[in-house]
Amino acid sequence: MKRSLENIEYKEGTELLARFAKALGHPTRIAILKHLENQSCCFTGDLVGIFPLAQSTISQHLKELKNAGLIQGELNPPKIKYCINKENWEIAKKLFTNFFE
Amino acid sequence: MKRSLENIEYKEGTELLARFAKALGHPTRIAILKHLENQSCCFTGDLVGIFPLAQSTISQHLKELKNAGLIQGELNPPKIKYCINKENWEIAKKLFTNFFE
DNA sequence: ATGTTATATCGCAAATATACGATTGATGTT
DNA sequence: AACATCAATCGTATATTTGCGATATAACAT
Repeated sequence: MKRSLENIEYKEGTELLARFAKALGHPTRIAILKHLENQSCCFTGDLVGIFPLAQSTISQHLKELKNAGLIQGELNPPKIKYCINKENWEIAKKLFTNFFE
Repeated sequence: MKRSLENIEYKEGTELLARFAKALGHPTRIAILKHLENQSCCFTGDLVGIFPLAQSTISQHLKELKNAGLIQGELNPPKIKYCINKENWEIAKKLFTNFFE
């Protein structure tokens, strides 16, 4: 992405909302989050079984959701249990709710 | 984006939500929409004045918002007046609200 | 120590996204 | 008709995303 001479400054809420939205901007990631909302938690392996995607691809989607702060991983050896990050989930919820008024 | 042999089928709401989210996944587009919410409507030129981005870049962002159905353009020669697409805005609002419970 | 299991990361290819300047197109004015 | 104005599109460069298979890592079991 080519950028202007310097990065544009947006309000903090704008940047944050865009970051959350970007993480939600792929149907697989929406589906993963919906699954997590139902199940409350799940393992990477569960998702690999659900979606016709390679394990590495699922792992990458989980990484992005984690980077955006929407989920968090708990060690549960030898598996890793992923759950919604409730704190940030609330923040995202508020930002979107506010945005749509 | 390389794809599996065939495209994955998601529920309609999932695809739609992802499409809206993707459109919201850039701070400039969030800022444009916020501006439209305040002003109710505006011209491309107004935005070119507000953001330190080329006219063509703004136009491209508007195109994406239009493709996602979030805004619509009215002819108002020689300008084009952009407004929120209220019908789809409501749909997006409901999808996001539902998603976050 | 070796093996098993579950997940993450690497390296690659292809597709998309972001940005720009230049050009085109559409409309109204002289 | 010629010109001015505004916005869209084209062509291009670069960055990021998406996907895969292969490999690495981490933890437990044998």
